[in-house]
Amino acid sequence: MARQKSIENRDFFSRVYEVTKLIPYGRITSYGAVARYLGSGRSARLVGWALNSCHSRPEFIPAHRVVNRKGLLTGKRHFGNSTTMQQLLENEGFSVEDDQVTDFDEKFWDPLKELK
DNA sequence: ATTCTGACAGCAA
DNA sequence: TTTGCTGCCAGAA
Repeated sequence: MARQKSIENRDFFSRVYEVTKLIPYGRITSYGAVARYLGSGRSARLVGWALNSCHSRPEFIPAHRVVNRKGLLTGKRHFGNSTTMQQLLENEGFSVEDDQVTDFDEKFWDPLKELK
């Protein structure tokens, strides 16, 4: 029997990557939302920690579409330059101001609702 | 094996 | 109101 039914079988890190990759272009989500989708709503830190290892992944992880609850680009410093993340977001149509996505509430993408 | 950290989130003062 | 502390889970040293 194929055990690879869904991301639930994968490791926590892989799950984060899977969900992150599922984020549509032009959309954005928060660490907490992803954490809740994974089952542990309070493990938002793990999401960030997992994305920290996304650099070790051969695939591209749109980690720039994942920001904190306030829409703040808390992880921009992990993109090499502090402006890379903002540039990527603006390139997708987001309005970033002072390291914060002003359209966060408008373009918020909740995996719980979209992927339920 | 134990301890600390970490791209968050929620609650308390 | 803002600021700070704790809790959460998993990986790395």
